[in-house]
Amino acid sequence: MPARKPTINDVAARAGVSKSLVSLAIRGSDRVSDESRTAILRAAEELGYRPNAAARSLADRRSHTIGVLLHDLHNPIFAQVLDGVQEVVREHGYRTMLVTGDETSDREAAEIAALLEFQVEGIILISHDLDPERALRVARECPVVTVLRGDISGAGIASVCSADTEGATLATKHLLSLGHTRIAHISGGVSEVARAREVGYRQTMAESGLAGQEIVLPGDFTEAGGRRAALRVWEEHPDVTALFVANDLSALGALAATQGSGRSVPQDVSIIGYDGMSLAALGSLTLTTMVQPLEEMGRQAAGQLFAKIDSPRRRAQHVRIPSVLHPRGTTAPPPTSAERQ
Amino acid sequence: MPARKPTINDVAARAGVSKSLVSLAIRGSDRVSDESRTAILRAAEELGYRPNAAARSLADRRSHTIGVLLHDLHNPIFAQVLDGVQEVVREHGYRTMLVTGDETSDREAAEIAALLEFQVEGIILISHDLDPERALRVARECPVVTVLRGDISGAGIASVCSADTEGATLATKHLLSLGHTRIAHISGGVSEVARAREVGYRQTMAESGLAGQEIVLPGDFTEAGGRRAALRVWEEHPDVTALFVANDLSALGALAATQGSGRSVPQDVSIIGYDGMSLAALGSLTLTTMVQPLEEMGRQAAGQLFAKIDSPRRRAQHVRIPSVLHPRGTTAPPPTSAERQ
DNA sequence: CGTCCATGTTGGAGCGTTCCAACATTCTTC
DNA sequence: GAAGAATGTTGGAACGCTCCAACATGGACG
Repeated sequence: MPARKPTINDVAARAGVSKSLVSLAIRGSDRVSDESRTAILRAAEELGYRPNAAARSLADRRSHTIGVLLHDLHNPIFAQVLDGVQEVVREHGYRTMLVTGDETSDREAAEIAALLEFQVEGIILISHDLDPERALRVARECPVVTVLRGDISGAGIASVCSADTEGATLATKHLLSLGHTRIAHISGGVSEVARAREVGYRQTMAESGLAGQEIVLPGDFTEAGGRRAALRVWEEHPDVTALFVANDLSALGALAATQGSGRSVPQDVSIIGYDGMSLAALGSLTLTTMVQPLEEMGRQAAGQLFAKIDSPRRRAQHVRIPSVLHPRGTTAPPPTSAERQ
Repeated sequence: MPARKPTINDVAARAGVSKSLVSLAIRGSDRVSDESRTAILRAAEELGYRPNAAARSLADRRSHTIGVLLHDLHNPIFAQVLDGVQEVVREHGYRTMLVTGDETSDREAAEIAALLEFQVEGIILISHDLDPERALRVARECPVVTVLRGDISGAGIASVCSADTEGATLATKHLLSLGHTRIAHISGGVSEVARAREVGYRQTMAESGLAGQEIVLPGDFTEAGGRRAALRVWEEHPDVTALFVANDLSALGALAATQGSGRSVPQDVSIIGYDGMSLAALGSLTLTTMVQPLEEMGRQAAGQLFAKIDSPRRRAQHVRIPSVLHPRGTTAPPPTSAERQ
């Protein structure tokens, strides 16, 4: 007794009808008589029949699947975006195929290639590390929308991201308005998002009469990177009173390192992050940060994608969503010189 | 000019060979002459050919894919397990198909059904919420391994999980050894894992002469749940000096609520969690917790799965891995009665 | 009472691959 | 120099499904 999986033909034979009718019944067509339908569904149930998705998408030439690349599963903000994406994708009767590109750009390219081989009908990149050329090649094969990375402009790639420069400006101004002047920035590296946030910081410092006093330490958007960069700040610039960190995950690292160096937050040092990572709102010190509406961004991205799928000639849109300052427990006025003693 | 995707036949025509030879060349067979290979690969490149995974897995009757269900993307510990899983899956030349079952058991069942329709060759459940009956039905269709949930025993479902009762015992003993006696437990609900951790707590209390003094508040493994439960503790049992929380995510919630109630940690209240979530090691107060080797557990689970795939008659193994106490910043001796005043 | 229509139902072609048996061609070996 | 082995190459049959044109059947209608 071979344990071969039952096919549509087995169901047809058992129900005493043709495979075509089984196909219709399984998919819930209304042009099947009640009698046949019952017989077919019972036969399918008894045999433990399960449609073969590969055969189906081959015959159908549609996979009903959207590919989603998550840049890094360890940063929980991507999960928040994904929630929004999934919601819309399901509404449209599609399913998602998830893939992670942890770390390397080559790995991401390979995972995207896999998605394309699966004939996904669209791809959402929840952040990514692809060079524009590769991304554009992908976009020629199927609709692509990026979230949280909007740098590949001009081409057929839509994007939904935050107004990073403006957000960084607000963050810096928040620190300035509290009275800080010795403000350092821990950057996120050289990606477009990181650059935009850095620019917001630099511009605001310059416009506030602090030109030449910018301090930028390279980071990489990870907690460990934030920790390292903060340690360097306290070594090289011990008189800094405020840190604007490029993202929340790094800010948590910087927070730990700062407290580890004997400074207390926010009495001695203020720290502000960027992202709106829900876990950072938690804990003893809730991180002051620039909050992005992550789920909503996911929903919009998926919406864009389906719009593109429905009318392929449509122009790619680039949506920028403002981030909102959420002052929480890690920012306060700087210590007075008396206190600093 | 229809934008139909090029197939193996198009490549064959362009390279002037048969489709069979293209098939061989694409898959890197060594029985293709260098001359043919070069011509074929060039033709493929020029046409932008991409093998169709659906057709491939249909013809091959193998998908080379392992399905992975992530119970909840928001708890970062699952990402840590996934890292281990991916590592081994890739070593075996397979790919993973990720799926999340956020919240409901029905959704999980639906996602698993989708995996089976894709003909995945095995399934790894990184935690799950299935009732045993459903899980067993799945296991009859393809090899299944569960991680962080080992309750479906007896059947063909292998598991890799932590020794929860023993770990909970160690956690409770840690608090006892610091001098605490008024110790409350915030549970994780009624799942097997939650039960096992609760049992460890109850047994240890009883064995330490504190029978009848157990305090258990229901939680649900989420941060919000931990927060709510902690609030109830401080309302109903203000003289408690230590909390053993069923998992780290909830412990972070409980920590926030505790500090919000005006108590300081660990001076007034000690808190210990369970899991080894890397983010909880971060921040101002690093959470004392029972650490599980999450990546290693992922690797072992994938290893078990491939063992089962290679020899289907093999008995399902149930691996229990001990958790290790990591005393960090949230536990300390209880305040003396003088201090409490 | 023949015609038309609506309602169910069917077999065959096709989706893009892989596998297999069979076939050329060239290289060894005695 | 014939037999056999090694090396490349090929067309056709699957894989399990969906689509389509065509076909029964049984009323409704003039």
